[in-house]
Amino acid sequence: MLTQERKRYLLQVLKQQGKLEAKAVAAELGLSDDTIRRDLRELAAAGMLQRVHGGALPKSPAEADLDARKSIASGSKQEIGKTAAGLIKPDQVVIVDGGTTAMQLVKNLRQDQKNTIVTHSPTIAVALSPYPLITVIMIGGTLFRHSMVNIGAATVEAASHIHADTFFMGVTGVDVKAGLSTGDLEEAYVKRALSLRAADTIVMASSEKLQVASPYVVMPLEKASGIVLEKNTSSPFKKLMKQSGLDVFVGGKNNERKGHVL
Amino acid sequence: MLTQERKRYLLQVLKQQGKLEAKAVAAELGLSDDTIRRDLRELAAAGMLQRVHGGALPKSPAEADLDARKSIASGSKQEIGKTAAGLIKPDQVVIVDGGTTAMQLVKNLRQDQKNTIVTHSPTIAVALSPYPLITVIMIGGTLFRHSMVNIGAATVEAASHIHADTFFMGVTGVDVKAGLSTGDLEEAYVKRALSLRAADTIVMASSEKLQVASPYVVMPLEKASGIVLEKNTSSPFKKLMKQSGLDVFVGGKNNERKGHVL
DNA sequence: CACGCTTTTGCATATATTTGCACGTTTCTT
DNA sequence: AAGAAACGTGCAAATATATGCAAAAGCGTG
Repeated sequence: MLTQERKRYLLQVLKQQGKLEAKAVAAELGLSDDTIRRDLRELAAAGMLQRVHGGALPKSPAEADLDARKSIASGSKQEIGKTAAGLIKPDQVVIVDGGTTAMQLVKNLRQDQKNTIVTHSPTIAVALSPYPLITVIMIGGTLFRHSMVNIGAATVEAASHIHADTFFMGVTGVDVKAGLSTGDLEEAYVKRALSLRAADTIVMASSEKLQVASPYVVMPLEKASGIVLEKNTSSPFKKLMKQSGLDVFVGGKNNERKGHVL
Repeated sequence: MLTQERKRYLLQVLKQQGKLEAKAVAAELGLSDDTIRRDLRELAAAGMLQRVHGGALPKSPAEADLDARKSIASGSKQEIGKTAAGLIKPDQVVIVDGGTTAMQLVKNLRQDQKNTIVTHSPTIAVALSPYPLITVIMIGGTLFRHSMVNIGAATVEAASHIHADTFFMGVTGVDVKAGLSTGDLEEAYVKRALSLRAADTIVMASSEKLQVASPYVVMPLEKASGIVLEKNTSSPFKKLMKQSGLDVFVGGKNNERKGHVL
């Protein structure tokens, strides 16, 4: 690979991803870290990018073509949201939980996606409004500000009238012993109720949620059908999930569901 | 994640959310609190934000793009919203319709206002979330994008379990002969249902809605208890309203309700 | 093709930065 | 006033960086 070609590639990565990690690119191109660092140093001297410890960033934040709102999410949640969105098949009826990870799922839907999405989060409902082919059904209740979801008896009751294919659930704790857990009792009830209304429940969990037990248990791990994880989740943990009977989905791969009917 | 990238992220959070809690961000990014605190300290030293105990705030309050939308509203709707908000008494349970005028009502609530607000609009629910003392109850249903309100049988059914003091209703047509009307049949049903669940129904109508008949009738004028109008509405029209038995409220005046029990 | 020259690349070493933790202090809450 | 939470500082381990150097590859000239 030519040096100049490589430099152009670096700038392209920067524009496309909004950031660049020297070590990762070096590994990707099969070169030493030093070489990439040298390139970055030179590009920075030429004013083409801003050199930072560990890699580089666009000279001005605005220069990334990323949707500003998308980039506000930590890369990990964005990755999980994208993977989860990819699991939704045309014309399915899915329930989408509240929370930032679920929000990333919404942001990663395709404009031409045709589905019915049920949610008990007004924030998610508002975020869904730009997608013309998606029918949005809201479940009411008492608004719980902390997570911006509706909770309470009314929510559980309203959910009982729904039958969905998949429930995409966010939790704050995923642990083999403690199961799936969250920080609020009412929220746990609602998540459980929603899970019962869907043929499959798929958990979305970024790394900081793993092997953590929150105060209120939603359900044991085995009750879920699958889990979406970050690509770089440790293999032992992925294995644990599989041993609990869950399908494991990570970004990048071709995620064909097997073992469960969608 | 790169250090500088994280700092940009912190600033972005601050701009978008108007505040930042160190601990919450640390958990979200899977880093120690110390690291975030260090970042905030450095950003504060660089004058990029204001450090406060527990997190950070934008350097100048104006820098949050929060209230940006408030100023977009036409003066007339803002005026009507303010007048309507002033009619809400402490601890009342009120139903708030969807739409831009209702949004102005929300924006004009006081931070220390203590009420229960019922709404079938996810947009309104989200807008209400910054008011700590307001209990928000959402009525679910199928999202009708055009007005960002939930409609359909589920909405009407859920409404039937509510008893409120006042319903603040938006309509697209107010006419003595045609009554109160709107542009969508389902929306009309919902408005009617909500009206029946409140002791009083107060209509919010900016000048362009007056003496206009929209396709679907919500109810005759006399069924409403009051109407909020712009200050400079023609006196004959105000008189017509009074003759139909409605209390007329306009901005600036001391709006004491009389003739109807709140 | 041989030769010297330049460029590029990877390595070794020394230096700098980042990060999490421990500990004592300050600030908030009740 | 007491307890909890957040804070700053110093420190050590991990990581990233700059620099000098040498090997390898590319280049032009004769």
